Amino acid sequence: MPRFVDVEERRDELTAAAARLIARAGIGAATMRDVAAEAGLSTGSLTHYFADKRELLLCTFQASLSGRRSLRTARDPDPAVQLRSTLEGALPVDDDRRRHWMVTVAFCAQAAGDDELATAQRDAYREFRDHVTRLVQRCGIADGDEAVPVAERLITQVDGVAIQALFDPESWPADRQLAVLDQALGTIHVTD
Amino acid sequence: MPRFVDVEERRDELTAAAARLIARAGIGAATMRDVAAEAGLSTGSLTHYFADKRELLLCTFQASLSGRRSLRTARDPDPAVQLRSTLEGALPVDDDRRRHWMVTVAFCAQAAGDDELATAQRDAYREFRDHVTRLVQRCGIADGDEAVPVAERLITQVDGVAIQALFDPESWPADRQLAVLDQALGTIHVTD
DNA sequence: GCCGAAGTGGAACGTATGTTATACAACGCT
DNA sequence: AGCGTTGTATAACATACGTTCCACTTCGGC
Repeated sequence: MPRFVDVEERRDELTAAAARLIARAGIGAATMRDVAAEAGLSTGSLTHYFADKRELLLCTFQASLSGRRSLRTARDPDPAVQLRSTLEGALPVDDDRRRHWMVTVAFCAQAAGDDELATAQRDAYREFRDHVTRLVQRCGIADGDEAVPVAERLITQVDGVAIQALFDPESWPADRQLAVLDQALGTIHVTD
Repeated sequence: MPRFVDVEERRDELTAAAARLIARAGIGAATMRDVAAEAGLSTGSLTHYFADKRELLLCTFQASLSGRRSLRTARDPDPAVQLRSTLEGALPVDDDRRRHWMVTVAFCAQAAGDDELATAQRDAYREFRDHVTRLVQRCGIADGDEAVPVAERLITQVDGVAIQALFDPESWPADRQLAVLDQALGTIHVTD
């Protein structure tokens, strides 16, 4: 085994380059050549780490996902704080989270008619829903299966804001997005 | 003036073909040749009606939008019925509305880094928000500027459900989508 | 010290795409 | 009837893309 290169790190660099390109100029700008150049490498290296473009796109999406999941490692033991922070992570309130949403939208557009990609997208959503559901339960907002619709209501509210904020950032500054989130969390506590 | 052909009708046929293709196989499948073939024409005809692919895409999006708007022509004078029907129109509960959402997602992915497309997308959202706001006011749910956040809460809820339903239709049959809508309308009446 | 695998760059290839050009058919007008 | 305009089809064009290939470098192991 020659030439010690951290394979995972390289793959992360490449998927990060792809994510930047997608967020900046759309899915159409994420060509193999441009992604490689954005990462400061050549297409030869890119194909060395990803079999083809589909795999690059899938990995870019999943890397963006796991990047968001890693922010969940809340030091705060209070499940209410964790819940809010998890939902806040799904709002495009800064460049990082904005980039993640752009990647998600691009991925959704590509997932149409592609079963494997559509499944990956669906599973990511289900995992997120389950996570929020667990936090809702731990908060004592709702128990057992009753927590599912509560979690879904929170998620749909957050996703809806995110979609609008993505393409109308002037109408949706960060504090307004967070206000909706807090309002949603507030009505949950009141209603239940 | 020779050869009587309804230009608008032809353009509608072509944008409809593009929409079908996008919904069925993704934005990548909507090539000039395939769109023309789907409409039963040739690329020569297609370029005769649209200057380039960008214009085709923009018109496809706007045709999909106006198709949804035309459903608003509610015979029912009750603003509450109109409100519910308008919001229901934004849920992918059947093939038509599903196709519209697919076109919207594809358009969003393309609008990244393209100011004109992003503006079109943003304006469409603002128009929808204004329309829902007017209905909320007419329903007597909220007056003046207070109606705006109410309308936004309804729209974000509906959009969030739509996004999830698009890629997880098994978890989101039509009646479940409508249940969330009715629940959202219900809490609005209660809360305000 | 040399061999082979891992990594990298860069060019080459085949192809699919958007676009343009051209030839022909259909029809109104004088 | 002949002309000009509109609509349509087909082909050609240039290009940009994903992919493949090959030469070169850099190391660890025998």
